[in-house]
Amino acid sequence: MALKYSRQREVIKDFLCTRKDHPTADVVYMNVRQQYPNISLGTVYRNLTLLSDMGEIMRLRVGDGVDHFDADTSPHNHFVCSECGSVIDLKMENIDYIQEAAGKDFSGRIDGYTAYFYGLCGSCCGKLQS
Amino acid sequence: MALKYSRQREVIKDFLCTRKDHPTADVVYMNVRQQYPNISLGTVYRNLTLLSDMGEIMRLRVGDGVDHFDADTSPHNHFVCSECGSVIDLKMENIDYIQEAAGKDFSGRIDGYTAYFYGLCGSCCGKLQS
DNA sequence: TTCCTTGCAAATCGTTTGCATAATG
DNA sequence: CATTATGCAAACGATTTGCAAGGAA
Repeated sequence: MALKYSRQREVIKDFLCTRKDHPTADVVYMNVRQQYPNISLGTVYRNLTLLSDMGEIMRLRVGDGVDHFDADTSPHNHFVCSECGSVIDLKMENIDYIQEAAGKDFSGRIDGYTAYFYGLCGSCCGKLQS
Repeated sequence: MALKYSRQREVIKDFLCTRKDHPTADVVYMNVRQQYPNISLGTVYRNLTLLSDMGEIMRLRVGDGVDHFDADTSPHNHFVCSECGSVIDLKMENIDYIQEAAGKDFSGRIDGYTAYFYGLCGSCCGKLQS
């Protein structure tokens, strides 16, 4: 299963790199179709899966039932707005220590973790001042 | 929308209380059907949703695409085995401090978080000694 | 020419929902 | 009696997959 070049994959990756709002597969599809009208949704899914398996992008399961994708693979955490659903990067101190904490009284091997924070984003917070 | 008693709901809740392995809706259905053969999958889903909305149980979206349910609503974290998929309670120190950390440089309001740890469970860890 | 990738459509999977009937308060 | 809950089956939304045709090495 040697990897071959594909224009579609390149366009998908490029699009994802321009966005920092963690789009879903469908949003990727809608946008990529503007530069590449014939692309199919299946191809988008296949390449998003391929890219995340290769570690070039990240798949985020934030708990809203839809996968989000992130071209920024550097370690960072995410916030999900309970009101508007937007997924936002958090600038915060490193919390990798929680992985140590989890491993202390555990018989298996802990390789990683995901932490998602919930609440109201800045914009929704303002609108809800009733 | 006043809540009325339902035998089915009671049986579902009772079953969930006997398990500490965080079963999926389907597993709940399979098991509850042994005591209550006519129950439907839809009813199981409806009641699991109802119970978790009431805060009597927790819905866990561990990232495997299937919802898991937990009768233990006390704050604790979970581990998911990448090999066998089992979901295990973690006995670890409180890490709520990460919520403070996340809020420090954030303009919205953070109400909570979920943290899932990944790796190999004790059992799979042993089996994979190649 | 080999075999990876695509487009398309059909299939799958978990979950939700509409509706007529049954059970609760 | 008013209203909520059920069983059943159909509907749904996100994602995956089979297949024949197209494109890269």
